[in-house]
Amino acid sequence: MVDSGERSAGRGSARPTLEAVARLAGVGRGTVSRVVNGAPGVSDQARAVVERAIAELGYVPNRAARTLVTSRTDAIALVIPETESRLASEPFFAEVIRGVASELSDTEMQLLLILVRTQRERDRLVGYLSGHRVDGVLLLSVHTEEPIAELLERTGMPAVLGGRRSERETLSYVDPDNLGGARAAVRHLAGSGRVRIATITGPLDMEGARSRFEGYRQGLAEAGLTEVPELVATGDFSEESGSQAMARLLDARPDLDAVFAASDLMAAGAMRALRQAGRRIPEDVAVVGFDDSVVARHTDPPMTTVRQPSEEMGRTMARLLLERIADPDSPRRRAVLPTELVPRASA
Amino acid sequence: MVDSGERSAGRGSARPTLEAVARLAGVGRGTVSRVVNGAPGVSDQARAVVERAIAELGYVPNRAARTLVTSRTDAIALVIPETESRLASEPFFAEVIRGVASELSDTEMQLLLILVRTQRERDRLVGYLSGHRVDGVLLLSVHTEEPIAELLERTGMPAVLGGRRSERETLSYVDPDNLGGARAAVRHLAGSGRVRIATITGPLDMEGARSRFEGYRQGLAEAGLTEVPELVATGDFSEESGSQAMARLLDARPDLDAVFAASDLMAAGAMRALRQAGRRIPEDVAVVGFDDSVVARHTDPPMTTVRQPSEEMGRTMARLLLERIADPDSPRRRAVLPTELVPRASA
DNA sequence: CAACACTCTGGGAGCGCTCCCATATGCTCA
DNA sequence: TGAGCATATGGGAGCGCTCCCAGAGTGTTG
Repeated sequence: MVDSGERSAGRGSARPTLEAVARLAGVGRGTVSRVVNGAPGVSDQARAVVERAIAELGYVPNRAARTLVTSRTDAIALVIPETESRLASEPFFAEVIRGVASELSDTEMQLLLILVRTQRERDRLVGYLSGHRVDGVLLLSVHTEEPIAELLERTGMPAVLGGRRSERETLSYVDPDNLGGARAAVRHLAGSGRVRIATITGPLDMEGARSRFEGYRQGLAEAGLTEVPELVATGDFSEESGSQAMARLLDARPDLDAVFAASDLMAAGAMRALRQAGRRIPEDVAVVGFDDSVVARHTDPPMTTVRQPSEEMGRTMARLLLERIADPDSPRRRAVLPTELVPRASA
Repeated sequence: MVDSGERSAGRGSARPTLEAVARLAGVGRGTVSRVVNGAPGVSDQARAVVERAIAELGYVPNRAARTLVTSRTDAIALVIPETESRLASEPFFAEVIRGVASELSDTEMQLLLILVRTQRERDRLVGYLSGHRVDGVLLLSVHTEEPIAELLERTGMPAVLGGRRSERETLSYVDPDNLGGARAAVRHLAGSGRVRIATITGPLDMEGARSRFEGYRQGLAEAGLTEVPELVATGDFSEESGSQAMARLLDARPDLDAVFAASDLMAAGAMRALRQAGRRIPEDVAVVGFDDSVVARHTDPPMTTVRQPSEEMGRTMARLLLERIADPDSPRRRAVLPTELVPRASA
């Protein structure tokens, strides 16, 4: 970086402005602005001069000044309401974050991360979003009654959900094929001769959990097995809830021979409960989880599970959002990404 | 939100400005600005009138305009150079993020998340930071030769590292007590009668890995055990590297009776290699990991490990950074947070 | 050669805010 | 009573940029 003497006087290390570039290049501000923004209508000659001046001064546009006049912020928010503090235990979130970040990485867009835990933080967020401080919002882990989603819907601000609130979600969303994945899991269990297949569902106020449950039922139906109420227990995606649910299931139907849990963590809990009850896995009871998180590889035995493309979800969410920001009138989009059974030793 | 008719004409749903608030309240812009920023020198009466007007109009300050004049951005960046794509497998990162976010949550500061994977992204980041687009930087997972850290040092921009580049780190940092934790691990092993204690170190271009190794050596010395070169192998924190290192160690010293791995993931890999070699854990070989990540709870047997206070690290990092931003002349700070041995079944 | 249509270019206006200075107001004290 | 001071207030200037329009320059056509 050349010391050009062209610095604005006084303030010392002040950053060069558009104006300074224009002066050095001997052109007007308009031309420099056009070059910086890649706008048409600039002669090659002028462009070259300006580019040289920019390089010489090490000019970087002032984003605040630009935002002030365009009222675009070039930032999007990734909102994670993690009431259940799943951020840490579920690599899912980290993978989605990575996907979003990588999709944004050759964009001017900044990624703002907003974790919402308490009601107070939720209130603050509402003020924040109505303050137009971002161009769009990605919202993860949505429950059926998610006030933030409702706000987004009301304000019409560009937004994409990770997951959906119900089958007839009105906002754009990206969702893994929960139903298909669960069906595949059950099919796998039935295919290996299991006939009393239980399930541990997630919290049923989340559409993801409901879809997995529905997939379980369809899978049973396909296999010609009938659904038995005592073979269904509900957890909250946590390991502990999985092991409690498993205990209840064993109590109700000691003769069950397989269980499909709607998350790896619950499946891990279930495996612990099974072992405590003296069942061998998979000989006595086969277990399938959902997520393909790290724990699935480290349980004993390694867990058969359903992989969801988390990073791809993040990427797709970001892409849809950028699309929507670029053209706010573009229609809402829905994307359902395929899931895949990962056979390991537990089933 | 009351429809006040006070809207600026034409544009429709334009947001109210400071000016509009001032008009409605019948005061000058200066007074409104003082109220909004909690500055002194406003009469209670004026304050009340202004506050009412703000509420009535639903006024939210325009951050870009403020940034333009103050040249504070009210944003900090959390930079995660994750060349080894550890983000997903190491809950550590997620926990730190959460700590940072929670410390920031009752601040006006925004958290920008920047993941750096490729060299290109690194270059972009440098431009980004020199563009003064954030008030400060948190940098995670630093290697000894980290160009970003060097840039931060050169520019004098407020920054706090998570970890440190060397023992005599010149930037502010927050570090877990790696040395103490490793020592405790070895002490634990020696205390249960192990005498041929091996270690699997992390990549030695990271101070964290070096400190853990040093702790191992001190632990041995304390226990009156001598260090044996064949009992030391190096990994890269990954599971695979742990299992390879373990294989090498077994090869060199089949009679080893304990191993301390510098990460849980490597410890998990080591356990797999040990089992493949027909060793029982902990009867034949005791294993201690480091991190207390989720995998530690799911290995077979559950892993004894050293807990590092990740979330607390994030919180502390954020706190130090805010301090530094508020007073750029405040001295560099160093914080070393305690680690703690978590005894489980593997040792 | 005039009339017109382009393409480029410069720079005024203004985005919404903070900073700061001039001024007004209300006291206290000699 | 008036000087002197602290406190409160209004509003001009200006942050760095984009938008937009007027005008210069260059062809093209009848």
